[in-house]
Amino acid sequence: MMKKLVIKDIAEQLQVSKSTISFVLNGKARQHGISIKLENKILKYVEKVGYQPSRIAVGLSTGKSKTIGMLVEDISDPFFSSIARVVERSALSSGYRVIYGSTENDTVQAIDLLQAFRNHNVDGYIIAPPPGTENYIRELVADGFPVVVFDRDVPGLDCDKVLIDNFNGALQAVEHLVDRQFKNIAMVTLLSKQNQMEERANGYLKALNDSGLVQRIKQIPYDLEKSKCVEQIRRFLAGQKAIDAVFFSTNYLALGGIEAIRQLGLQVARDIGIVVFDDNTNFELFSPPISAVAQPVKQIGEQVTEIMLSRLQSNTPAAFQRIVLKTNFIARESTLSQPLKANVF
Amino acid sequence: MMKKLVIKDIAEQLQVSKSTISFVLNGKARQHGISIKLENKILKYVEKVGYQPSRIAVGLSTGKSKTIGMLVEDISDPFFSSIARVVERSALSSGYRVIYGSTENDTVQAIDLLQAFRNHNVDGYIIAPPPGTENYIRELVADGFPVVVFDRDVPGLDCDKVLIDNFNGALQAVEHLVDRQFKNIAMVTLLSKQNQMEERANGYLKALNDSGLVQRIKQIPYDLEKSKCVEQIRRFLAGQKAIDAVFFSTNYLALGGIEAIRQLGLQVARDIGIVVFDDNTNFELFSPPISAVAQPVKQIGEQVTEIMLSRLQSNTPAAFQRIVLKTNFIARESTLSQPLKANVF
DNA sequence: GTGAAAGCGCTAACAG
DNA sequence: CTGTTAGCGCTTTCAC
Repeated sequence: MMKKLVIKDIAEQLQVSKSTISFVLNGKARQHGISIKLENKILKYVEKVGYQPSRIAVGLSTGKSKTIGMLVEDISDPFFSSIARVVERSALSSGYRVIYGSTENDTVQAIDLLQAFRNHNVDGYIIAPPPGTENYIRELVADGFPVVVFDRDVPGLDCDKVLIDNFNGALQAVEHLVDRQFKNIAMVTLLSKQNQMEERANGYLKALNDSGLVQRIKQIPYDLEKSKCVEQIRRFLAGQKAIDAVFFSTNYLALGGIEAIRQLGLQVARDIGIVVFDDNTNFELFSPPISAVAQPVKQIGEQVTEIMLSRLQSNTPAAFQRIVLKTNFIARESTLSQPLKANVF
Repeated sequence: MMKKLVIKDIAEQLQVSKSTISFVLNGKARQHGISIKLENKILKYVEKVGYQPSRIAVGLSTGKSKTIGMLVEDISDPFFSSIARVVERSALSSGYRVIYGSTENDTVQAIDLLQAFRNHNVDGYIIAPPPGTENYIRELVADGFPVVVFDRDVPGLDCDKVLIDNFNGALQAVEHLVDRQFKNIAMVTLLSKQNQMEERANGYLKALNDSGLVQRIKQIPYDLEKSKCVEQIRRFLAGQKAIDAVFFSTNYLALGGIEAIRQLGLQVARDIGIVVFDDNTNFELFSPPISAVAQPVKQIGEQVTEIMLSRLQSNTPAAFQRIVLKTNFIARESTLSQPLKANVF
């Protein structure tokens, strides 16, 4: 077990004091009038022996951990993991690490994680906020931490936000169904008060209102296991034979819905049109390819990190930003209204 | 800005010393003969004011950070993010956090991350090792850190390992193609010396050898952008008209391959059979559904964490484990050998 | 039974 | 220009 080098070792080897090393390493040689010669000597030696300061000691001493805490709903969800990836990469290039936590949309878990982050002295928080976390987040903001909320808005919470235009994304998707001559358009969504789901529902309602069609919304509880979810959708569709198209508010629900449609012996597109909010699952390779509302994952990640890093690096408290990114609707074959020709790729 | 409570505050409020608090909080009240009464009083007060020790200070003082560093190839890859999720969950229940890093299979990035982990004083390492990291990992092991390698073996590296049976997984998949009467079976894989890819290739070669068929392997460079990758596969297929089936060694390659097949105006199953190693992408919903070798993601995650936690919690250095998990072959319609009927779900 | 004090590895006043 | 020193918040030895 090779003993890890510490600053004291370096100081002894080089016959200088710890602080001199520290100054040099933190680029403060100049303001402390350390000779270029000594500086180079130190730099060279440190490089040679591969010394790296213990982040944990630096953290204790400075109060800064150079890490960002990121709270997502589920890191195994492609939507979140893609964003996480973008954040990780850009943060790293500014010397920040990211620690993640999956909330499963649960208040208690989320708050536990946020407390854990806090005990780890994270410098900033990137949060897809589960319900019930408003107050804790507000505290974080009040205590002066940079907080960037994304994916879902929390009305009344004052901090930086990177959101997408759920209302118009949904509106556009449902209008597309209307354009394609579907007459009985249902929506399958989560049983949730979360802002982004409500906005998607509002978009749906608006589109149907505008065209005078009947509205039917089926809400599925959040933590239902997959098979139950499929069953609920199947029952819903079976009970409402008139439905000729469905707007799914999430990717996950759509996967369950497609399964349900299969179980009913129906075929997507030929028997029922479908369109999905969120395009992260190879929908273009499905049979038929599924029309979807694509969220700008990369942009979300970049914006989030950009705001976070700028807060972290400047201490001038700029006004909070609220960025709303546009979605991108992609029409594919799942929303053709007439019987579809054999479509095997 | 509400000042965070520290142990000193508690001590002052309660008129006892810091160490007493510390003992109680760490369940060492008994061995230090602290009265139950005092203990309860402290516990109650701590609970009431919501005091939580600074992990970073605890870390500095104990040398333990209660965090595990996890190195994956790409956290946005469903295979890795699913495993990460499992690890996160089980680690958390034992009080460990996980910090991730994506290596992009790059030696330098991987080592940088590992060093960063080390500076963060992580207590253990879970690693999907990129090429060229053997020595660094070996150092970690030599320095007494628990290290669990997964997904790919590094022959000659002595540490805990959780692997899957790539050879037999591939063998089975290709034998399936042979059974289905395909005669010109190609393999598309990564240009890589990594053990798991070689094993998959060996499985392919064995299956073809056993049945006396001609072997053709196309290797694609790792970091090619998607469109180039598609192009290379397209050219390969176009140049070898006789090919009637393809075994893709990764999920990602298969997605490119399906695109390439489309571009050539061919149809999967009808014109060309395909089977894929790794089943993480809703292949059952594709058109036609794609036959695949499923990796036991959940088991991998659980095994990895179990080994890690047992190392972390016991100091008796048990012998290294090498666990090899079986894959699960799923035959779907992409490997029917005769022309397929119209298949729209 | 309890508390003072040293120390984990680093930073940053401050003194010289 | 450089070094001494006092913390950061906690753990743990050892003396009372």
